[in-house]
Amino acid sequence: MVNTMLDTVAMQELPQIGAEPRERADAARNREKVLCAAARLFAERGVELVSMDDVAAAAGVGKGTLFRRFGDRAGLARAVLDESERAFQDDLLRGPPPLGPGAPAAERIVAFGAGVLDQLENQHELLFAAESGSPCARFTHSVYAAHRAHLYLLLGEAVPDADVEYLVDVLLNSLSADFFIYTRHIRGLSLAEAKAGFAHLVDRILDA
Amino acid sequence: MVNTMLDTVAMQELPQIGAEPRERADAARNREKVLCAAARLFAERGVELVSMDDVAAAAGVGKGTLFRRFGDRAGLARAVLDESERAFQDDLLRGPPPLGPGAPAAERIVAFGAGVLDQLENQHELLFAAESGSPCARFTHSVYAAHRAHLYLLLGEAVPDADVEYLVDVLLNSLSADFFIYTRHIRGLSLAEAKAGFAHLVDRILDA
DNA sequence: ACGCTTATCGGACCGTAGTCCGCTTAACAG
DNA sequence: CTGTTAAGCGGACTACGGTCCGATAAGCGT
Repeated sequence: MVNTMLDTVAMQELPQIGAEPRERADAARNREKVLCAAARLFAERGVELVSMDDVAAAAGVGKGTLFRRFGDRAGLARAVLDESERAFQDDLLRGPPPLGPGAPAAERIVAFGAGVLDQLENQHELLFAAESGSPCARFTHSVYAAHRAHLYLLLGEAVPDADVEYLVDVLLNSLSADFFIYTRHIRGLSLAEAKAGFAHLVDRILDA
Repeated sequence: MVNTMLDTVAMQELPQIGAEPRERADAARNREKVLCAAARLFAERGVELVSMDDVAAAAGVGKGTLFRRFGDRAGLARAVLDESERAFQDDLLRGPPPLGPGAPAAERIVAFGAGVLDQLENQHELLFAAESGSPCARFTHSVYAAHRAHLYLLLGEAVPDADVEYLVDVLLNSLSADFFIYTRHIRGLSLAEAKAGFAHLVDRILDA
């Protein structure tokens, strides 16, 4: 099983009733060493050129440890991204409008898209790695669930009568790393054009 | 290089000027053996459970031959799908409406989506394999280009003023194997509901 | 029919993701 | 401080996708 972001949160911060028994000291130390080494290697060589063996070696831990804690390559990528994703979700819930509360739903949706596209612009390799792996990997993790819940509320507010469930997934699908890399590097759109495209899509969907 | 559908057509049917020198007899025989064995194994065990070694062994050819002719796993999947895809594209160009010419653009787009979703319903494993591999693999092959060109014309007809380029890619992205498997098997939609969702999306995009 | 050229063949080989299991050592009770 | 227990460790191992290159034989000109 993969050690997701939420698991980590639960394990570290929430003293639950029959909860997990606290992380051992060496485990915590190794987790930190791995995340550190991974971030450094990814930055140095690019994500694609770093193998799991490389990470294990650079962190000075065994391969077994690496996979035990992060499940697979995608899980490691998610763990490395965890912090910035957490900050983003915080902005969504408590930041200034239009990303945070206080702006009309339509504007918040567009701002959300722009925010995700900004993340992709800077970290598309890592985000792609995080979404790769088993079929539909990207849909089955907490980040997707959180983004989905966010857009679901906003879209339900903006177009109460529509098939909101499906439309939310379509919108998120147009913000996938895969699609981003295609539009940006194969189609050759600029970041601004990608944002404009998404905004235009949202307009079309909302104004119907 | 991958032996795409279009390459095959060119090699077999179009006597070009400085063209490829015709396929050798043993090569043709082996190609047939491989496609046959692959189709059988995929049907028997499911695509995921068949390795390239399995296919090579079952076809009685070496691994090198397999990879030389089909490039990679995705290429093999595409080759196996080639025939049905060709039939589909023929329906798009010359079949009865609303899939073929003669219906309003909006209806043809919806029919196109339904057609793709039907293919996915029956062959999603193979289609997923065909779209996997390198990042953005699905966008860089002739099938995507053909579908893109088709939708581009129709959408340009239906909404001449819009950002048709981007919208076409969004529509195709909602017809990816990945997204299909998610909606169908994780979200739990029926095939009819998936078709309805796509139709609804098209309505919203066109009616804006 | 025969040899020459060259595309094609096939399997040994490589690097990588992911698994397994015997050993180590942190945590805790007494 | 010491003994017990089980979580954690690590590296050998497997399976798979993909590459390489010497061997083979198809096609062709004569």
